[in-house]
Amino acid sequence: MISSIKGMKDILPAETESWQFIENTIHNICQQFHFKEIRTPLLEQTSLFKRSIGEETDIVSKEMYTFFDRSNDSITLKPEATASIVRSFIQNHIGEDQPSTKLYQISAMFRQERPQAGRLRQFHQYDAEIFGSTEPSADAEIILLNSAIFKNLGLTNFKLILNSVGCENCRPNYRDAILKNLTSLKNKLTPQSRERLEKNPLRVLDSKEAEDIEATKNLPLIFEFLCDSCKTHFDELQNILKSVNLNFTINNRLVRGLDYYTKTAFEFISENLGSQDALSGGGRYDLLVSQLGGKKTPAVGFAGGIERLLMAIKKENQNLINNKTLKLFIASADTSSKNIVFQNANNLRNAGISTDFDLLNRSLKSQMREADRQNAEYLIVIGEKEISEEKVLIKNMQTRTSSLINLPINIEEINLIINK
RNA sequence: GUGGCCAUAGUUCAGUCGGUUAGAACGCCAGGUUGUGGCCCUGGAGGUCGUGGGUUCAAAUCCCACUGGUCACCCCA
Repeated sequence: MISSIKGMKDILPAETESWQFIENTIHNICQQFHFKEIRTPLLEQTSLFKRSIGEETDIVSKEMYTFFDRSNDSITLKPEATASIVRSFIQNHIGEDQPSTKLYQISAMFRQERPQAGRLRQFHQYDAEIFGSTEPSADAEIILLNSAIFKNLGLTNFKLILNSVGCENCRPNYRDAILKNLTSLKNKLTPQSRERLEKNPLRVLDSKEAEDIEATKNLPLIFEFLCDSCKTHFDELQNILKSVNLNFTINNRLVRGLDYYTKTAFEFISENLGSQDALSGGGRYDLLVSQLGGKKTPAVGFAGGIERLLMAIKKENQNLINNKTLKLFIASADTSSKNIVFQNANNLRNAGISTDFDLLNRSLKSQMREADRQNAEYLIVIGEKEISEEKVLIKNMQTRTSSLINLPINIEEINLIINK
């Protein structure tokens, strides 16, 4: 038997209604916030991700699906959305005819990690980006869009964690200070953190190992090093969030795993997700557009995981998602009526009424059971008698009451019954 | 990449001090007097017990390897 690739799951009919519900909600809320959808390819040149996410990050160094195509070009399945959107933003001159641009996307992503609860190798993210604004209100809008999506999905159990990671002016100073401190503490760190010290010292702060937390507890905080511009930006962002009553906590150790962030970094976490508790994350990346060859353009964005949303929704309220029902099932009482059933079903479907009938030449009893199993709201049985009398009973499966209508079925007449 | 747990019907599982034709529930199919579902009753189909090897007169059961799943670490969405 050929099975799916490890960490890549089929989304089966029983689940697709939930997916559609989540996707529709994201589209609706993004529209309310006036973001426009952008769709970029799943495959990009490998160098795009190396240059944006950072060569030393875990994502690039050990998780990307990278291979050579038949022209011997190195290509990669996108492990995150922002790089592709920035590439498209530059390539298509999206920022040239307007000072600021708001974009969103829903797409599959790929990372070759060991699968576990809430983590797959093909997973799905929704994300949004604002280009062109240095204002804290842009950061706030991204965060509020995120929380609006959660709220409209019925989620209540989520928390916002905020930090500022500084900018090109103040972060180097902080980095030097951390580096100096950590080097003297080197012996107390875990091997992983020692390795990280060389490549990206700030990430040592993010370690969850007890040893590292103990060793680093007295390190200077980023806030002591933020320049005036970063400090003001962070304060204003907090004020905006407070003014709309969005609660948050500040965690000065929040350092995200992608190298391109500047100033604001944030995560939304849920207590219902077990080990993989991040619902979404993002921040400001004022340098990335120019790093990738575009004009210097400030930007802020976030990405969230759809699988994790689904888990969180199920944990909080499994009745949230309604099943779509079948309006009408038409059974045939004898084989000679099959064609009439087919014709009438076809007319009803063309009129927008969801209709089904038997494809297996089964007994009437079996067809009835099928109608019941499919949760059909209404039932019609057509046989020789109905055809000759040009009348047919339509039965409400729940109330078990019937009414007589004309055959062939008249759309206006049946609509009077089924739209009550 | 590292570790824990698991692998028997479509599904959830029982069955292990080794011993006849491997079971249950749910689901599926068909009937229950000739054309009306759900409940109920009766019957039926469906499994080389994850794969390969070993021990034994005898293996779903014991041993080894592999594969797959799952959870956790790491990291992240």
